[in-house]
Formats: sequence, structure tokens, C-alpha cells
Amino acid sequence: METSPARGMKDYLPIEAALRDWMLGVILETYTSRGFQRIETPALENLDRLIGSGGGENEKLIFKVLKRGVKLEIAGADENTLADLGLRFDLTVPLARYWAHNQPKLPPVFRAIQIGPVWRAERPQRGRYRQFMQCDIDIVGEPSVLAEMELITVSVEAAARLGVRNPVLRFNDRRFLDSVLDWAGVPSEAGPAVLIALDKLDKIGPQGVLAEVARLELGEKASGNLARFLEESSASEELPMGFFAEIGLDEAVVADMVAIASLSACATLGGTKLVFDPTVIRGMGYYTGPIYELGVAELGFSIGGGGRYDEMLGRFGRPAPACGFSLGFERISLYLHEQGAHGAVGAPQVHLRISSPADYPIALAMADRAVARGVRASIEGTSKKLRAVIRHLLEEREGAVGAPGAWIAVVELSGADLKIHDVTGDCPELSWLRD
RNA sequence: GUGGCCGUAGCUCAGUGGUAGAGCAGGAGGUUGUGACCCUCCCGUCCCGGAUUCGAUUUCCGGCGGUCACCCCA
Repeated sequence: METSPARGMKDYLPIEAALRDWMLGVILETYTSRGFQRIETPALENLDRLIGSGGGENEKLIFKVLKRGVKLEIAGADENTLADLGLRFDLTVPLARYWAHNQPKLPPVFRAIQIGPVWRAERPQRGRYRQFMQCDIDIVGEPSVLAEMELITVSVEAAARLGVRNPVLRFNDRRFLDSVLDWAGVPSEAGPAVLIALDKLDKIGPQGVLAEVARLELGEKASGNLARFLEESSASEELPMGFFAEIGLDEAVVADMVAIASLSACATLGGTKLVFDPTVIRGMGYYTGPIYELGVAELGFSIGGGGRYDEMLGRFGRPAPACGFSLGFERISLYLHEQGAHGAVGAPQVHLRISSPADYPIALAMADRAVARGVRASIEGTSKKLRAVIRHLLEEREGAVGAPGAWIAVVELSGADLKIHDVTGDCPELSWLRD
């Protein structure tokens, strides 16, 4: 019997789940301390809400759920009549529906936290799964760039508190990209293809991008202008104000970019670099303004990203400006794991071993006293070798996050006799176990 | 979804057309200085299915899973 999880999905060992719980706690604490409020939405949405939501390529990757109840008529039916629900592929579309449904009960400017699994039927790879957790924060009702500034600073703070070192936040603006395409003379129907080519700049280089653009046969003028744009397209901490002026970029867009760039002076950003990167595109079709991605040098993919999607909420009947930032939980967990964080939260620990059920009550009393002191306590029989138990305890402590290096003691208890094994070599006096 | 590589013990990996090995880990026991050392024994449908073959873990095909590159993205 095959026992591995379904393709692209994962089981988590206790030690892995503990790391995830710790991460979740840090993220929630960071977000709530900045005034964001947690909400929950269902994993399933009506299919017609997922399709046509502006999810771009992701709409092709929806896991569809068959109709249930009365017998399904399979023969001759297509998938659209057989399925009416789908697993969400992100948390933004559900949030838009949520806002439309609950807006009267929500604050005028709503700061939402949404943490949960999403599903995409992609071909799995490292750092890329078919079920993965996203940690979204969104601000609904704030039209100005203040919302982006808040999302970016808070998300970067969360990443820093998780132990992500030297991240880089690359930002761009959909309105700038539209403006570039317009200035270059790219017909609107060729826009998406040009953007896709542009997105590959870091992989295939300027020549590669130009080769792809040439294939689109946009004509001499547009190609030439795009080549000119590529010269200006190096990611940089300085905004190319001259180029902005040259293409006649709207002053309001320039002002927003200046505001975002100014965040590099903020304390909570710590060592995070903020760079303007004209090649940040992002696939979601629903973005309308600033867009951004958070990355680290060690990984070949981003650990977070987001943008403004002012038009999407209107699709659900209640128009409102909105933008969001999503942290990639699995990718950050992968990063932390590769940085050596293999373990659980390491609070001090007493492991009590008893050889007879008669000793359970007294062991329980000791465990209670330990717990009252903030010490984890577990009670177990002696069916396993002491050696194996100790080895496993030390293994779990290895690379622990939260309270790394906390002491561990194994206490063998038999009637009135206590034998204390100082597993970590630094455990304190445990006389309080008896009183 | 397309293409490449890969899939042998819990882990890291050898190996072979005649049903399999090492190191570490685990289990049972012995010794003991009982969290050390040493000793004995145990632990594998060689991913699944089909084909070729007297015979396949080893070749071929298909599937499943992983990984890398596309694509896209958290």
C-alpha cells in the first residue's frame, strides 16, 4: 500500500509541525500588534467566483470539486456541469468576496489577516507544492500609497522576526508598465506577451528578451523603444526619474514610487534592501498599481509578494480600493530549515520516567510543579531504553528555534527515589520537583 | 501541462539478467562503569503494473512519486 501523501502535498513530523507553529505565532503576533485582525474564509468557493476573478494562469490550476448528493451523471457531461465548487488558489479572491458579504460589519479601513492553505494543480518542485500556506495581510478602503507603505513595513518586520536575513524587496507599478507599453507603441493586445518576456530578464538577459519581443513583430519603433527601456531597466535603489519624465509618467505614480522608496529609512525594515525593479511583473491579472516581491539570495524564488487590486472588489458588487501582501509560509519554512532551523520550540523540559502505574500520581504532581514554572513536562514508562529516549530528546533540541539551547532533564522515578539525568549539562537544581 | 534526470533497509548510498549489501539509526538480548564501549541476533513485496526472458531489483514500455529546466508562482 502506497502511503506517501498525494502528489505535491506533505506530511509534517512533530519536529516540523512545531517549527511551523512557532512561525505562525510570530507572524500572527507581528500582524496583530500592528492592528490587523484575523479572519477566516472557507477552502472551497463557488467555481464561478474563482473563474474570471483575474487570477490569471492560476485559474487553469484550480482543483475542481464534483457535485455531490444525487447520483452524478458522468457520461457525456463536461467538467463545468459536473463541478460547481473549487479549492481556492489564493486568499485574495476569497477576501474580495468576504468584503462584499460582510462590509457593513467591518471597519471603514479594514486590515485583514488571512492565514490558510491554498491549492494549485501545478507540477510540484522544490519550494512549490500543490497545497501550501499563505499568510496574507490586506488593507481594504485605503486608496493612497499609505496602505502599501504599511503592508510592506509590517510584512518585512514579520519576515525579519522569523529570522529571514538580508531580504530584498523589489517593487514596481502596473501603471508604470502600462505607461511604458503605451509610450513604446505596443498595441494593447501584445501587452501581456511583452510583459511576460520582460519578466524573464534576470534569466535570459536583455538579448533574450529582445529576441522574444522581435518574435511578436511589433515593428521597428516599438522594438527600438523597448530596447531603450531595457537599458533603463536595471534594478536599483535610485528611481530613474529622467526616464519617468521621458515617457510622461503620471505625477501621482511617481509620487507613490517615491513614497515606497522612502521606506528604506524606516527602522523596522532593518537590513532589508528596497529596490525599484522594472522587471517585477507578477502574474495576477487583477493588479492595478504598486506591485512588489520579497526575496532572499539563497532561494531562486520569492518568499512573498503582493500588490494593489483596486478593481477586483467591484466585481463582487462593492467597489473599494484594496491591496495585499502575502508571505509564502512554505518557502520561508524551507529557507529556515536550510539555515539550520531543524527543530521545535525549545522550552526547558523535564521528562519523567516511571516503572509502575503506582508512581503516576506522584509523577503527575511533579509535572504540575514543572509546568507551573514554565517547564515542559512529560511522563512516560520505561519500555524504551534510556539511551534512545535521551538521544531523541537531544535530536529534537538540535537547531531549535524560539528558545534554543534550553536545558533538558530526564528524571527516573521509582517510589521515593529520584535519579536525575542532566541531559544537556546545564540543568538547574530540581529540588522543587519534590515539594 | 512539455522535456531531462532519478526512485534499493528509517536515513545516506553501493550493487547485480539467477529474488541484495555497507555505514548510521531502530528492535530483541548479552556484557557493563546501566546516557560509554563491546558482542550476538532481527529489520527490505530492490515504487507499482505490463512486456521481453527459462529467470528482472537489474532491459523495454506505461503509471505513480521526486527533482531540474520550461511555464508560472508563495
